[in-house]
Amino acid sequence: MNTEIKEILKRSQLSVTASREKILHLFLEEAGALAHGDIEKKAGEKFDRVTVYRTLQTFVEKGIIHTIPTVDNSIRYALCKDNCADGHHHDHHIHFVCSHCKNTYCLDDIVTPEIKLPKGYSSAHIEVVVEGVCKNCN
Amino acid sequence: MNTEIKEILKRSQLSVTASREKILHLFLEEAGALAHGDIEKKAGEKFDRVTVYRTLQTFVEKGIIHTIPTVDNSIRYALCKDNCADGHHHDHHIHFVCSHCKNTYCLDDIVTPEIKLPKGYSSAHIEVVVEGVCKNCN
DNA sequence: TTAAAAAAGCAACATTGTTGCAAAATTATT
DNA sequence: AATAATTTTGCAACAATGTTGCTTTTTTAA
Repeated sequence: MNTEIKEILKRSQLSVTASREKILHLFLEEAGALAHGDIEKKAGEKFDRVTVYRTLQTFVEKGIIHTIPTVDNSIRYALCKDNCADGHHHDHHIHFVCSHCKNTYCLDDIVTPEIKLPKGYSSAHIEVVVEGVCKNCN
Repeated sequence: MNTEIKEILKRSQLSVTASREKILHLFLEEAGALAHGDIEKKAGEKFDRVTVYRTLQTFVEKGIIHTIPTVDNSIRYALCKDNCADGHHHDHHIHFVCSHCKNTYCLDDIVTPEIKLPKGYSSAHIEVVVEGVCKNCN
């Protein structure tokens, strides 16, 4: 399969396997974020559910993908644009959920704003999720 | 039980039942947000799981509580400070998740910032979740 | 090519959430 | 205050989602 994919895996010190290649490929060709279920469907039911779970977990740990908070109960994953150090995602972009097409996008160029917290609170990380209508649906 | 609780329920045109009183009571005495599981435990296993699910759903619809997005896969609920119209939550505060005590708080006085979106995107709602260390743990 | 290490697949299980329906409780009506 | 109508509860059964241990297979290193 694609050489780029193999390189991403090797750079993260992961052995190159069919499922990892396939799943990473799905993220690379997909503009939006993917939930576990999406991946199972798109992968063409080749892989065991457990393998998908473990692969996603590994990718998050290695900083290849990151999770996106949602109001409904589905974890969504998207590619990290820059390489994140193992487990330390230094992405500070915001996320956009389209209420029409239901896709979730990373808006990589929009940086999370600073938030003034009340006294006594210290901030380590800020997540911003904007809901609305996306470019394609507008 | 408490008269305030009965009034909140009646104001929302809900019949007053033991489970609704109990669950609403839990929210009123709890500073932070509650997940479905928390409620089942704190309620003293008196109520059926299904009843808890349905009660939470009803409370959200009636604008008594609102959901909070999380990075992990747990929906959390918190009281709406002002009365929200049925299904239309007009809260614009941010949420704070303490990485130490794991509690989630509504910071009612901190309003969500404006976000400049790329061309073609329109925003309907903004969610901000800050992760850090809270007042009590600092 | 072979040995060691890592990952995949399988089975079984745990948790979480949903639906339909009968029994019980609440509310509205007389 | 008693009854009828409505709503809610609890139960059972099910569906979806996520987890764990272990064996087989694949990948990597020697």
